Amino acid sequence: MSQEEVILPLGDFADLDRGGPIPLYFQLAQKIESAIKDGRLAPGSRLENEIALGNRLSLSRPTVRRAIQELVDKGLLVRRRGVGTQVVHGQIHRKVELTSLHEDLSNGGKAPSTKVLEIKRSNADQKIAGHLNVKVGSPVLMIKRLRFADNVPVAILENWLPEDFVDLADENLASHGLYQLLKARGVSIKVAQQNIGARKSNTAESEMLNVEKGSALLTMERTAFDATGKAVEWGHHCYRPDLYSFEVTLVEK
Amino acid sequence: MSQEEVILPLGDFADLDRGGPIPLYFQLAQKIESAIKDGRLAPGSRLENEIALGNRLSLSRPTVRRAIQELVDKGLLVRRRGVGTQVVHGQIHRKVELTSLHEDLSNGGKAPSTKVLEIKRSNADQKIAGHLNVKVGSPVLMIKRLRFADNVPVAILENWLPEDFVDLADENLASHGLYQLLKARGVSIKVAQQNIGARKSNTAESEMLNVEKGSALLTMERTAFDATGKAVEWGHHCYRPDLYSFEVTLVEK
DNA sequence: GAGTGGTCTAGACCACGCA
DNA sequence: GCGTGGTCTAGACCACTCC
Repeated sequence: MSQEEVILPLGDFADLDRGGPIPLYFQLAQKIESAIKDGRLAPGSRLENEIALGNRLSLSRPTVRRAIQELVDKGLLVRRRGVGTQVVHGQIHRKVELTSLHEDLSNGGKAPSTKVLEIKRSNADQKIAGHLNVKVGSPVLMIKRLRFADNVPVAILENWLPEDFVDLADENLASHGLYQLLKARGVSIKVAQQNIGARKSNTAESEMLNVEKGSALLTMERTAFDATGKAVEWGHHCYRPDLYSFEVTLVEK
Repeated sequence: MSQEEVILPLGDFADLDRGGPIPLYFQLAQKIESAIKDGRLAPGSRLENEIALGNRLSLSRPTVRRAIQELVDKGLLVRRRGVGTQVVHGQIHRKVELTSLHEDLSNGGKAPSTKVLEIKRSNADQKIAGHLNVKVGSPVLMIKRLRFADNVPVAILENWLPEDFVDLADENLASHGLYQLLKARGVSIKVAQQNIGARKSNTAESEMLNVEKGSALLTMERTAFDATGKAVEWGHHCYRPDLYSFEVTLVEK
């Protein structure tokens, strides 16, 4: 048996909420995803084809396709023309998302907390102005924070925000993530460009992160853009690599 | 003028190759992308709406939507219901792709070369078997390479491949990337899960990478899957952080 | 040749943001 | 109220893979 056996996702895909606010393709994608995660769809098994699945659920083919495409984009499924759709082998990691460190830690079962080290209103120098796409000299807010997970220092976060946010209240920063605060002001991050690297820690960093001087740090630089495409945040962070790493899932298009 | 001006992508979008093998949505996406990159579509400017664009090019709306969605996924455009589609501010980095280090260096204008340090056929221990999703004791191939860019050592690469590839010829590895060799055998990587971290270098690594002992290294662990969802490669790499870093673009869905 | 996913059309209705 | 993107339908033809 060189061919993987064909397993059909049976039964309970029929209960779709057609009137509700949740898109049908999304509901279907969730159902298939949970079937994969709890083993009802085994790694390597083939899915029912798009048309049959659509007929069975009374969905049009584009809707079924879109549901499947979501999972292909997440790296859970693989499709081949003329062959079919299969579940990817190997245990599935959590998907890549645009999250802040604050959320990452919460989701990981750690209790995040934050100490605001510095918060300063100033004017953009050339570097900051370039990253935020604002004029040199325009007002910006600099925030420097130390992030803890279960009371252990994990990361030093330095962020700059443009003019619109220079009045961000520092007391909120201690209890909420930066992205949470921005969201509360109606700003949601849509796109972020990150660059991940490494370097040695200096004296100050070593003390703050409670590591030896000269130990390796994981670093990240990021520019984040809102729904209008404007840069709303630029920052560089450094992390204790024994406590934090970046997970990425890549999908060939 | 609080509102960004509306700029329409003019003229030269009309020359679509309808009979050819390149999908229409892809051709349109490329045209829009190049218009963004060379400045004909300014950052922050609004695109023509989907329907008008479709009419003008004699394309159906789903086709136009798909072209735009490609660019949204790449982080070049941002869409808002009820408002429109806008170009993201800020200079555009290259998109994230599933590439090997070999290609990365080539694309970056560096000349990649490789020294094969070790190549060994053995049997999977528990760790390797787990990563590759094969039985403990099944044949695997271990490859250890040193990768140079312009004759400067950049990375140490250690990879394990399952049974099907234990006969990979080592002479090819010196001149080609691993993914190139796999592709030549009809295996294309579709999904990869990576974990990026940092740590200090040990003595052997320091000598090979020509850095001080105990300096910071950027590390990456990866499992790669082919079109059938099978794991075809697991490896851990370490990079000189002054010569290499990871770029990632994240898009909120 | 049969079966699969890949692309494309031409409509429809809805939800949201804004004036 | 109007214009936008978001979702959905019901078809069609094609390209590729496998037998």
